[in-house]
Amino acid sequence: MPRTKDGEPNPQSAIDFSMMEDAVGYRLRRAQLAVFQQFNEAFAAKDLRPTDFAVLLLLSCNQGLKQSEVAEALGIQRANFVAIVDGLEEKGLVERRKSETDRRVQALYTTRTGAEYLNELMPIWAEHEERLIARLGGTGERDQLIHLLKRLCD
Amino acid sequence: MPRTKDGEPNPQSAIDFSMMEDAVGYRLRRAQLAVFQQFNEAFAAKDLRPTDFAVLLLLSCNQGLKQSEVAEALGIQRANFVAIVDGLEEKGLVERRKSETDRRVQALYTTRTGAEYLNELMPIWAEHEERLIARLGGTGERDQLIHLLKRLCD
DNA sequence: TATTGTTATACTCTATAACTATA
DNA sequence: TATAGTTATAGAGTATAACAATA
Repeated sequence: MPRTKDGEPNPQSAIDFSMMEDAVGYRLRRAQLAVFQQFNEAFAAKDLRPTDFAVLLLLSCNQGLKQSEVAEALGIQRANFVAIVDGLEEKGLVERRKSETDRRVQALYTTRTGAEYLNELMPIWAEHEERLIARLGGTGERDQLIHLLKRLCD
Repeated sequence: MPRTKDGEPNPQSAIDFSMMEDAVGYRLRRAQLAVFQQFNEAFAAKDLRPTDFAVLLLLSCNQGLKQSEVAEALGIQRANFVAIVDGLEEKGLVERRKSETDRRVQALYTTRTGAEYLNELMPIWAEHEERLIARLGGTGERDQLIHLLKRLCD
């Protein structure tokens, strides 16, 4: 027997959640999961993860960055970044070119296909951000949130 | 040859990060990782993960909750929650008791040891939250952040 | 010697299906 | 039939060490 017909919490045994409610870390995690899920739903037809999108976006404004520079900028360890670039390269969206001046480094570029693909992605992303802004209550609230989140990272 | 002597970004080839800077999802993820890392550093001596702490905290105010109720409240699938309770039970912090009225359910309780352990954890947690409040600029900013994060989750 | 990219590996977290015992 | 807990398993994500090529 379900507690209520549609699975809502039963008020008779409501959980005291007051401690967790305002825990910064807990709230951050729940919000991040919700936003990433919304991102994945918006990009479902595009078969692209948040990280893939971030790499494309970053490279589009910074052609020729070192592989390790992109990894560090996104907070990904260089060992784990290899497979991400592999995937983007297999899709033809990104290209590795050995640097002429330092044969150790792989310089990364978006391909023509990658640039066109990003052009298709941008309106989806803009709409995604607009939906978040609407939830937050407006661009002022969004700016406030970004400001506070940056403070947590130093 | 490193780009600068202490690994700081080289201004000559500074990355244009303007796109990512204010992406809500990206900022949320970086902030969440930073806060969880700080949590883990604060609790390093206690060998306790954020989730373990949340379970203890939740049970301390809600003795006898069903295992699946705790899992759902914390956004963890019941299948994955089994190992978490196993760990807490092996440490003697939490106890499973089969419900008398419904033999299917495991009611969860903090043990005496668990309650005492939580008493030791609370000041560490309070200090952790205080550090976050300081970073944010005060309790007003913390409340503002929590308010905005809740909106993102509905 | 130090750095870049790479491979291998292990560990955590998460998602899904299927089983059991109860209802 | 449906639910609570469990098991097994596969897929991500993450962390570390070591290696080859190059500086």
